[in-house]
Amino acid sequence: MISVRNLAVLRAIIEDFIATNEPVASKSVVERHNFGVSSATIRNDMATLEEEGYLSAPHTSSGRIPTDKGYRVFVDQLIQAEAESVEIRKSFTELTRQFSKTLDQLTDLDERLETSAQLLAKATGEAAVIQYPNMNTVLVRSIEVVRVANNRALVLLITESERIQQHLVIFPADVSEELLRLFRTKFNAAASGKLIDDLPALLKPVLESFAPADKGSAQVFLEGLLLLIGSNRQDKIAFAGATNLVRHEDQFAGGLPSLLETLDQQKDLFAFLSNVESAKPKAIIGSENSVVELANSSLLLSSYQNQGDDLAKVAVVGPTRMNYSKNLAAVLALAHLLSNDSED
Amino acid sequence: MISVRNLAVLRAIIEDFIATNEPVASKSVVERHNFGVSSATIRNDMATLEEEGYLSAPHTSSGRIPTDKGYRVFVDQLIQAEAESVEIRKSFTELTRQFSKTLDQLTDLDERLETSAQLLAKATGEAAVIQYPNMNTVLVRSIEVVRVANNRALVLLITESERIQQHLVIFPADVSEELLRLFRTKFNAAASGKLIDDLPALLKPVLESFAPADKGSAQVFLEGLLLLIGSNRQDKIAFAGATNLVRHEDQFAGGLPSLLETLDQQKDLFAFLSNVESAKPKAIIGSENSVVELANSSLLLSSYQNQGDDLAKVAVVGPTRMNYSKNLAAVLALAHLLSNDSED
DNA sequence: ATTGGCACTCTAGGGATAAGAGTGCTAACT
DNA sequence: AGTTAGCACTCTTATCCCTAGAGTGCCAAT
Repeated sequence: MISVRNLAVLRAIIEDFIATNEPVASKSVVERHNFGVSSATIRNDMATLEEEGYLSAPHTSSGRIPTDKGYRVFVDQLIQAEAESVEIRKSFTELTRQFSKTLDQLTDLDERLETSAQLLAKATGEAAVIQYPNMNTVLVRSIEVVRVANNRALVLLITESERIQQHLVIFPADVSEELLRLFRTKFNAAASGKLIDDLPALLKPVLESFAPADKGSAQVFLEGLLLLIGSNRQDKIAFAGATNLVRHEDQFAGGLPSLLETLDQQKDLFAFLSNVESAKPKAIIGSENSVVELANSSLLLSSYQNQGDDLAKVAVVGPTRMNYSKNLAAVLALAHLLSNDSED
Repeated sequence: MISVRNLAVLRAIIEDFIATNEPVASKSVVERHNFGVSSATIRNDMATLEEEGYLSAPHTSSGRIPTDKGYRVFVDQLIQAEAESVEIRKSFTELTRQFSKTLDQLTDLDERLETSAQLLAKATGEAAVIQYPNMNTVLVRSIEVVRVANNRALVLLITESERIQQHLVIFPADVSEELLRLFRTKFNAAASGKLIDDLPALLKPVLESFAPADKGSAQVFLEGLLLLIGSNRQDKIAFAGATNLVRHEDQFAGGLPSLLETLDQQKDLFAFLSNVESAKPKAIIGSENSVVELANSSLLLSSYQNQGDDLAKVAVVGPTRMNYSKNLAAVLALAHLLSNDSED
């Protein structure tokens, strides 16, 4: 059976392994930690932990390295004790301060999330993924038009969560200010206060109300709007820090190139994040991962929720041997900031 | 002296070296190319080329690899003969077709350049850098405002080159539709038709014309505008494909991590691109490069010019041993597309 | 339950050696 | 003059062997 000290030893070994990236020997455990027992005792503990599958030895006479199962209990402890850990709390507040200094100035969603990913990647030294919120359940505040040239206009879609999207439409013919105003009022009447999700069905009939001469332009206008709506439904992620993974190259058994390729194919990654339910922070460690290329990597993720938007995920991707406690603090700090849209 | 066949041999060796990444032996030259002479003759040529500094041998009894000087004459030939090379022309038209399929749909500048960088990185298998055009010499068409909430509005700056930038401003107090309209007309009167560069000086006086109660909001509005203007002057680049460099990791003697860090520091890179004058395509090979970290890399670059905008650069970054002919075609194709703003 | 002691195992590193690839040079040939 | 066959010479790379050292596992003692 697993004793209390057993777990403490496991923890010590994992910490040392994360720090040194070398198999941990019984002797070095006694040296670096104060268990008050001899190396022989630690050896016994290590044997037990290996039997139970928490550790493994690269070869008969070598130190031990954690298995995925070993990381599992380590990380579970970490996440559970997160609120009480002085170390994590301190790191959390420090990072929150640091992140917000940059993020508070950014109002545009794309810019905000892109920068967030970069900050997270920088803070953790790993790669960072941030899922865009899904706006299906958000209400439309208004549709606006800005004339840019005789045959061009910017179409804006503004939601109640104050997200602003725009798209430049190019009309088949020149369009008067009056006509643009007409577009605006008619489409606004149909869309304002409605669910983003319901917009396509609501907007199409509006087309019929235009004079034949204007129908072509109205059609183009509508297409621009639908494109904006579509790009909300389309799953999108912000990604940064791929180059950080180069530093841990040797950790990725499957080969770094294939891992990077996988990460480039955002879709899979996104699908994966979506499947993780629960708003709580969570870790997915090595082989727990369903994607083969990620078998030597861990994901550390949490959720954020901006106003009416759906839950979305913030994640760090790195080698199984990553600094979970530091990275957990960073993920939590960022998720916290993205949840409080504290710009006013 | 350097004979015609000498140069042909140099060319053959460079091509083989690019293809295989192994020092090229005299025997393999005879095998792969039809010089109609024996390997001993090739050996003589190789000795001459080495004396002249175009080739070097990793060790006494090994094949030859090109020096930077060797690449230089090779690439110069390539660039000079570019217009006549069937191979390059074919690749050029194919890539143009392929790029434009994606790019034609994109109207937003950021999106366009970001996507361009990705396309270029993908086509070449290297990293891609695209410099944003500098808009100092461009005329302002108009300033627009869109009300988003009682105390928020989107400020838009539209130039004659049809670039649209926007920024969300948050007013210290609620602002009426009328006031926003007033902002628009007053600032427009001052800015419309003027040089971007002159805007700060022209706009500041406008502030004085507002009633004291509105001055605070007008100030915020102006700050938003100045921010947009500033972000034009600020040098910016689009970058993509850093992960591609992982594939050639061994080529970068200084270590890939330091190279990637250098590339992350966009500023330096930009300064470098700016210093390269001339609109013609150009290569900067290995040690010709002033930045130490790029000593084992080559840049292949060309310029594009969108309407009134200043000249800006498109570049590929890769190991000295890159496929210059393929990459030249890609750079030219992209520069061509970015120059013809052919969306209508 | 813990510990000192010791045999045992496996790795990492350092010659030593052999095979192979490739050149440089000379002498002959056209 | 330029080209070529031939051969000695050089340098790399792989393989094998060996040893030192790190670390464990287990036993007998506490």
